[in-house]
Amino acid sequence: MPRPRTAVREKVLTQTRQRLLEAAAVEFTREGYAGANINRISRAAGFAKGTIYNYFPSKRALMLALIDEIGAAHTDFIVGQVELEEHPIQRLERFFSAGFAFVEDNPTKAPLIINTVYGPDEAFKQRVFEAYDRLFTLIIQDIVEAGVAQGVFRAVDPDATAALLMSIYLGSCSLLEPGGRIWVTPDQVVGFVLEGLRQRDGQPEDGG
Amino acid sequence: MPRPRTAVREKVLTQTRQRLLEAAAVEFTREGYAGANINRISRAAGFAKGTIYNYFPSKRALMLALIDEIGAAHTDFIVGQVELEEHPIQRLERFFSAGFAFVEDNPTKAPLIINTVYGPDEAFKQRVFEAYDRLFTLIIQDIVEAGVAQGVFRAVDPDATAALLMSIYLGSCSLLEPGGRIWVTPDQVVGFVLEGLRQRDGQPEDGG
Amino acid sequence: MPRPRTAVREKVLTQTRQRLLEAAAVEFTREGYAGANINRISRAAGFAKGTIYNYFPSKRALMLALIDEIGAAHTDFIVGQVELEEHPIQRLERFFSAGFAFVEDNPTKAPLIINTVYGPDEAFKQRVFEAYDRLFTLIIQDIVEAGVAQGVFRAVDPDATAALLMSIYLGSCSLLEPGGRIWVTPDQVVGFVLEGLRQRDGQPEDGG
Amino acid sequence: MPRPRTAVREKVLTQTRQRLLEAAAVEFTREGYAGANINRISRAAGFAKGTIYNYFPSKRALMLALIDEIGAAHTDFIVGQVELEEHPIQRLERFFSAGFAFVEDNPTKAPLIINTVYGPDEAFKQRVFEAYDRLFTLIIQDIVEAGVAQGVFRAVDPDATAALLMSIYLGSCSLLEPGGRIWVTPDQVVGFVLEGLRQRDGQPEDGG
DNA sequence: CATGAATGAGGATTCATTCAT
DNA sequence: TATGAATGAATCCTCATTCAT
Repeated sequence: MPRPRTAVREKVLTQTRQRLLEAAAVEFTREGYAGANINRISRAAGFAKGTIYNYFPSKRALMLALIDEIGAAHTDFIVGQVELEEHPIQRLERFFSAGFAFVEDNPTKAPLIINTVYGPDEAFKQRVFEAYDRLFTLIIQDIVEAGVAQGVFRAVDPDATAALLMSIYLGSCSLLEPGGRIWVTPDQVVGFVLEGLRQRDGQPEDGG
Repeated sequence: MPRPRTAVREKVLTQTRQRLLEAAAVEFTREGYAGANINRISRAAGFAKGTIYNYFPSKRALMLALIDEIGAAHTDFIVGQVELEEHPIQRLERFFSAGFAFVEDNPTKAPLIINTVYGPDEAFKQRVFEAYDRLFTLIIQDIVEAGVAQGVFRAVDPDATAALLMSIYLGSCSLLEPGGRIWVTPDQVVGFVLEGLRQRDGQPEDGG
Repeated sequence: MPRPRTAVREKVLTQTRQRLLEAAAVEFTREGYAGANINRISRAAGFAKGTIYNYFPSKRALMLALIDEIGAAHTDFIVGQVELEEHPIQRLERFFSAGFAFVEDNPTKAPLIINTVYGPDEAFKQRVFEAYDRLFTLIIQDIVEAGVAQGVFRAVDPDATAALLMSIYLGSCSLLEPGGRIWVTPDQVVGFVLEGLRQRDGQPEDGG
Repeated sequence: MPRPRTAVREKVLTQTRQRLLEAAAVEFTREGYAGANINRISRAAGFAKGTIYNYFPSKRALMLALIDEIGAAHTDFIVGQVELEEHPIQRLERFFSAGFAFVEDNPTKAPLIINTVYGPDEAFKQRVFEAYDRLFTLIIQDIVEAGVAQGVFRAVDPDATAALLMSIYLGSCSLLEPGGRIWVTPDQVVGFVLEGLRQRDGQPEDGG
């Protein structure tokens, strides 16, 4: 009969799980889901290959757990930063600056999400949308709708605009440093986006 | 000694190759490169599994050929459409409308490029950039720089802007119909982008 | 109904067959039977890959035909040279000198026979023995038995001695130039063998 | 973190490896390297097909390991036997008798070496020479050179003679039982060879 | 819980052979 | 007769997963 787990035991378990997830993020990012190697992940985390199956029932489950984990951290961070501001424009700036900061600080996690969103597996894609649901809600309600309501943004369609902002965000992230071209800086993106959203004079147009 | 190929024979060869490429686009798009199955491609094209190796020396070579083929068709089409216009704003509209039209008409080809650009394989990514080089040049020189020179666009950075336009284009394409959400229409994207680029009054700002 | 073949037609056929056999010898020698590539053979001979099947019904049949062809040429040459001599010792010298000459003049044919004799395929081995039957008979009857009868050789066992002579011959051939070691010259081999065979004084021993 | 391997575990590993090598020897001997089937080897050893790749990274590596293993065993055995004797002539007799005994006791291992030496793959051949280096040294120094120095052998060239002895040994081995002919016995070979080497009277000739 | 040997389905690739032209 | 596109069996190898220790 299993002894009650001590706090220490619990902590070791959590640490092991975390190390496995970190290693998985690196591997999945570098090789893609199909190309990733479960044994390599386990060994990179410092364990034998069987260990990973004590924590995740399959490669697929590991991937889903990783999406959840990254989505939660990513969303937590951006939401926390955005909520420090009140004004929609500053919230928008925070969205991008925090978003870029997260990407720079988590060089293996964010790309994995991007690969997944633009990748072939619909179930994974769906899971990403679920994991980023709070972030979508934030953008739609607390940035775009708020901005429109306060008259600082044009009367854009909130859902479509949120989608566009996310895709600009993801696109910008993935274009940070490809094969030698000159790419975008966060500031340029924010400037560009604000130009597209800002209400001017008195003529409200529509458009995404 | 090889007899000269007849025109008929030549045509059959080209057709077979084309059917294989079409089937490959479908498979690579649905499964991703690593998940794609070469034998399935050949059979889907109506041939035995060995046939594909009479046309492409390896799975990798097939993928590269496919990137080249799609890139050329995609670029040809958009460049041809854009060059029908003179004015930078109309060219920009053409870029997006032609771009979206191509995606809608080639539902397996464009997604493959997007997966590849955002995917893990650097060599494939590089090949995409090469295959789309003419398109980048067109955007930079014949749309953005021309627009800035004529004073219809703000004094944006041409390279960064081109990159941003491409990533908005790709992002929009891949968001056309994901898992049930309401997404962007081409018109919204064009409207949004034009808002971001258009020169107003007399205050030229910079920003991408 | 087939027209009677003209002499010209016949000659072209023979030439084609011969070129295919030459190319096959090169390929089989360089790659071994299992590793050899039928298409490569046909192309090396200057034909398309299908052509070879107009002359040989299978890869295996090609190999057997090649063994026959090489065996006949090899045997013809050595037998012809040996029969120029009368004395058993000089016949023995001729056997080795002609044998080595044939190997040097046919750098792809002789090694193929050696590979086959020491290789795994019993049917091929059997075919070699059949193709070299006349040569065995020559050694046994016209060299060893003759020498013993004339009292110039010890009373060795003819069959065993012939086998030993053949294996020394084949072994020597294959050791002509391996990976840098110093190897045997024909003269050394002949000298050695004669020492082993020659009758001395008056004490006849037996032994192969 | 890996636990220290227990002795039992270690032993199982070694046994499995050994069984795989045995099965590989049988298969490679019967089919030749190119014709051998890795899956068949693994199954013949009593394992699933994947198991062999836990021990050898490729078919080629398996072959090389097998050459090393056979070469070491073969050399150990013959060297051990030869060193029991002092006199060059008795050492020579031991070389052949031990050599033939090894071949008879290892009916799949020795033929594999012979196939390899006479086969098309230069890298394998090279590996054989490395694996038999100690045996060559033994023959050259402790048999031939010793015999010449003590005046019991003619003043032959040591390297060439060693090569010839090896090729006689290998040739004899492979001729033990072909397709029904009467072949050599070890005694006959030794007798023959000694006739070729022995110093007589006082007239030293040279020759291999 | 950690380990790693064993498993076997799956997939890329090769190539002897066929056959319509 | 020569051709070479098409075929598909065969094979090497990978790797997610299981399970006894």
